[in-house]
Amino acid sequence: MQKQSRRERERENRRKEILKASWAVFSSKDYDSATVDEIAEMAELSKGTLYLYFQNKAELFFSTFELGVENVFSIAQEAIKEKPDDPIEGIKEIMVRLLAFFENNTGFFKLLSSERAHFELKSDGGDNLKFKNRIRKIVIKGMKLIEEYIQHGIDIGVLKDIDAKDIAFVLMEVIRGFAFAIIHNIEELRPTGRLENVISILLDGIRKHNSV
Amino acid sequence: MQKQSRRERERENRRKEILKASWAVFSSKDYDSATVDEIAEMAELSKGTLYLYFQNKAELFFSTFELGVENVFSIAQEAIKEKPDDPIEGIKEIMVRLLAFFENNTGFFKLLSSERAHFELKSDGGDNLKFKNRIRKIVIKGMKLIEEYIQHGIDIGVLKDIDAKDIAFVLMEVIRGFAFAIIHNIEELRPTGRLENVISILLDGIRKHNSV
Amino acid sequence: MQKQSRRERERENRRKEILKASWAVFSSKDYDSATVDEIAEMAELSKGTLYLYFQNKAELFFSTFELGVENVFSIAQEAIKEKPDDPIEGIKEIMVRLLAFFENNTGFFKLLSSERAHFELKSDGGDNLKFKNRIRKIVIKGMKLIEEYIQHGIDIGVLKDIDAKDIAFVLMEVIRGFAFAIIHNIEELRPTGRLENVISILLDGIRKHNSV
Amino acid sequence: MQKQSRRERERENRRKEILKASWAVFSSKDYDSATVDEIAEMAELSKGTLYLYFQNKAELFFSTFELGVENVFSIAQEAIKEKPDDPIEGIKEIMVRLLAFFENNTGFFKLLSSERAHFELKSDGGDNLKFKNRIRKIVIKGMKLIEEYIQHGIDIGVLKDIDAKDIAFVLMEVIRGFAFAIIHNIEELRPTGRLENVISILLDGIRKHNSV
DNA sequence: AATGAATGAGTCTTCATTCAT
DNA sequence: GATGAATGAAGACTCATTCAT
Repeated sequence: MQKQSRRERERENRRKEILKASWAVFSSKDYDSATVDEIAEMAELSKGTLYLYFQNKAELFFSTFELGVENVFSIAQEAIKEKPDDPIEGIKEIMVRLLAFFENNTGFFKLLSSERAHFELKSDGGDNLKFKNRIRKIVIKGMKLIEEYIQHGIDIGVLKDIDAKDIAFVLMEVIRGFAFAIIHNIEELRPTGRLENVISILLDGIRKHNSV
Repeated sequence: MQKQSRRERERENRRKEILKASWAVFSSKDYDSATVDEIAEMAELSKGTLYLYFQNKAELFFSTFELGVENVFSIAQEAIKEKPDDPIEGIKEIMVRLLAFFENNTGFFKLLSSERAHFELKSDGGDNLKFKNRIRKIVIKGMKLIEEYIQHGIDIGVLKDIDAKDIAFVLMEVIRGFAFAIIHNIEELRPTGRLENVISILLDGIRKHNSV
Repeated sequence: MQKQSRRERERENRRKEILKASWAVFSSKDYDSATVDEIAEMAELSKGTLYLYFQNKAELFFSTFELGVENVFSIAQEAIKEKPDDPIEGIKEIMVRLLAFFENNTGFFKLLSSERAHFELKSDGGDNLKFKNRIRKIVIKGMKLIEEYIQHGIDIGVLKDIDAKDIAFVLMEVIRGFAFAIIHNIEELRPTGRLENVISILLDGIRKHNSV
Repeated sequence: MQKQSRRERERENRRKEILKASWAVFSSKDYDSATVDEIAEMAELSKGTLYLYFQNKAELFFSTFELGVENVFSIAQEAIKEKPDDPIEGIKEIMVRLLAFFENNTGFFKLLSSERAHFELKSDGGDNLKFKNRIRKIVIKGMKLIEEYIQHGIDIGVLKDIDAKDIAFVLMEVIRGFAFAIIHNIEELRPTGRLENVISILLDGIRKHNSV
């Protein structure tokens, strides 16, 4: 048993090495443009070996993607842990950290943005579906985490009593959009770059209340 | 002149027919998964004929994409025209109309979401770059339109005095995100579906002002 | 009849215009790389019109080729006419003139050198064969002309009594080879460039040494 | 090391097998008419495999061509070795052997004759250029060999003191032309077929007449 | 367990030729 | 006679996956 356990650990390590290479490659190009050869070369392994750890290119892709999604939510989780009872500051913290992560992993961000990534890859009803469901679960779990944090903010009277799921959703979309603008760096489209503006829009809205 | 004019009109019509087929195909699958053969078949033309109207698959793709982007902004423009001096209602109108458009063109929405679509397709520095710039211009022009509308709202004292570009940006991202959630119809992730909630978040923010 | 004759003349002129364009195009690229479109464009005619004058690309090619071969032999003929009774000088003249022609028409020379040109183009036993036979006749007639000139030289005791056909043959091959070397201008392979050397090799081989 | 050596040997053998098929196909038709599929079929390998050994069709072609050129010169070299100090007989030997080679490889001879083969194939400035330079070097080296042999003949007083490069050049051209005539077997154009005549033309041109 | 040689299906693109106007 | 839009066959090349060693 001890021996098998060591074998498993080795197998796990090898898998991680491959995923690292896979991350690098899929972050640098399309799913179709990326080749298994390239990943094998980057992992300093033969192509055949990759197939001992992943059944095919799609699993390689989804596992990489999964890893990234896990990262995203664990970053959010850390931010939350730091400000468990101050959702306003906690939300700011989530935004700042995730934007930093995306800026440091622009390739992965593009991957994440890609429609293909989002549950579209040839839904052959077969294995892809299995992979997608795995990712779906991670996303759901992650979103629930944020939702609960928002709900806590509502409960303690810091946030407005709007459906927490809707708020969580808008929060993540705004982050995603902001990262997109920064990363693609389109001068004319880019928000002013002041994260504060975006945060303030989210927190206080855009409508002017004359009566206040 | 009359004759040439007819020929030109015919050419233009043919082009539109092809674009229609192209729209249908690219809306149903990836750039790489879509084949020129399929587009030709759908257009009920021979493959060779397509190449008389578009220099290659990439131009076919970008022209289709361009068309869609133009549609998006012209829809926004119409909404604005309807409520020139009531930005609050106008913004709601933009959201409602664009969401309807995306729901009726889910394929195109996916296309639009895809990162590849956004300026990434193998930047060969050659023709692709040319196409991208064409699209970039359309997007910039469209965003400016919305920005000016927002600015007008600020000027007449209906909207808060936050940078208009930032507001326009958040607005579009929220719409994009909302459409995404609806279209992918992920039960657990989907916002409650009440557009009002999202609109209200955008308009009034999520922070509760106790003092009010 | 008069009218038809004019029509025929016009047709002939048009044919020549096309052949001129064809010459230019086939001189600048391979048979396969050259396109009918390109010839049509150069002739400032529509593609369809070309097919009214030549049944297909092959005929276009062979007719062009034929024209060139005729030129080659008519140049030789002119040289001969100038020195009817001095084959030594006449041979020099042929060499000088042909080399000049090839240097001024390097494209055509390459065409001529090409194996395809030499009776190889997909001997489909059909029309190509017909074209080839037309060219073959021209070549035979041209070579006979030179042969007779050589024979005359033998008869008047200026040239050695070797089979005139063999001499004519070697003469033309040496010219061809020399032109090749000049045109491809390969420093290390190029003969010294002194035509005199080559001429002297040839002549001293065929000139009768009376004193011996 | 032993193992790697075996692998390398196997690779080399496979390459040779492919080249053999390539030789057969390119000898039977144009560059453009020949298809990679056909070569693969003849080699009894899949198309993909060919691409493991040659980067593209052009390399396949040039490598085949290169092989043939090497053959030509190694045949000349053998002839020279046999008669190191008798250039007259040596030259005859070269002629006889090369003509035999060409008659046994008429397809390759046509290939060799083709202008395209000679440095013309779409000079894309890229890889083709590289291939061409490789061939150029072989030709230059081969010609130098013959040139030196001729020079030796001059030095020992058997051949006239004409530039050795010019003589070597004429020699090869005459062989080429003779082979051409034989292979294309054009009754009316064919030299009498008596090699002796051609040899004598050449020799009496270059043989020093001591008595004169 | 690891390798990497071999496979062959899949797709864009070109272009000679035709024919309705 | 002239046009040029339409056709569709043909071919180079790529790459995920397998399997004998």
